[in-house]
Amino acid sequence: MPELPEVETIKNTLEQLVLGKTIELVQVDLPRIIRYPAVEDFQQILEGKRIEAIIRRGKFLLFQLNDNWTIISHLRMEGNYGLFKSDDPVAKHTHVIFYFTDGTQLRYRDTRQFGTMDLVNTSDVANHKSIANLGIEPLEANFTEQYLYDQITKKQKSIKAVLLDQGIIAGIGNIYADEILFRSKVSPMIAANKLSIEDCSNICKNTKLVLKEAIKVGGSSVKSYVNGLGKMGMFQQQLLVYKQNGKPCAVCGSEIQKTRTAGRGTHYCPNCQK
DNA sequence: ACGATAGCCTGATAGC
DNA sequence: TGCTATCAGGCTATCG
Repeated sequence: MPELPEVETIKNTLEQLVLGKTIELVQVDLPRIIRYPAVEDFQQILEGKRIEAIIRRGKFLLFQLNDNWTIISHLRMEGNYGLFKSDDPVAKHTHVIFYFTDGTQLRYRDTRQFGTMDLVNTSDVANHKSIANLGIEPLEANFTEQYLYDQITKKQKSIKAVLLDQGIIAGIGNIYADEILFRSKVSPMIAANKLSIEDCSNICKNTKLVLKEAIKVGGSSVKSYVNGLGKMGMFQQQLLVYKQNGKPCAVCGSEIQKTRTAGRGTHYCPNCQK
């Protein structure tokens, strides 16, 4: 499930693979992936366009092309990109293929078919609904304990729901939310407005720490995730609570519990996280 | 206005 | 063994 560290890793690998390449043709086998514009327009506009930059914003991947065009791509749960040669066998669940003029192909695979692509003018990206509503980047300097504290004072919902809210912080998903809260010794179920500024300080610090460390090792491969080069991440080895239910807590030895919070499977140590 | 929840979808796994 | 039910989760739409 690509979250910020996984999308960042995919961005970094794709930069090496497709920057500067020119699209000759786009094949779309599952039209629902292309949200906007109509598939035929999507294909026609992209013909002859060159990939000039790849940017990550939250969990979104932005392919910046010449002529003021940008593909806004969201991988959702299992979306993935890989560069292939023309005679490489096409993997199951490949839905979109970008054929480049040099004979290579960027293939988009997505088992669950939840991913989306929008083709919009680059100058309109910041105002695009899905991008405009995003909160701040957790690794930027403006994500501070004070920012978090200001946000949570107004919120009745759980701190876990706050961390998952892309309109507050962009990029955290279910895995890293659980890991951040464990390391911060904060219960995922606690109402956000009950937290102190010290709690916010811990959460802020651990958010940056966990995300940076995960990026360093190429993300977490819990299910299907691989980077643009087909390589798995390694952070799943450092997960202390996610999918660790039934196992002893690394800090106190109590049994890690699993429950449901904010509509998500939530893993925590009942002894360490109050 | 806000928070909670269903639905989208396939594959892995649990349960009978 | 083989079938069915459940779960996984990011986001949007819809409900209360």
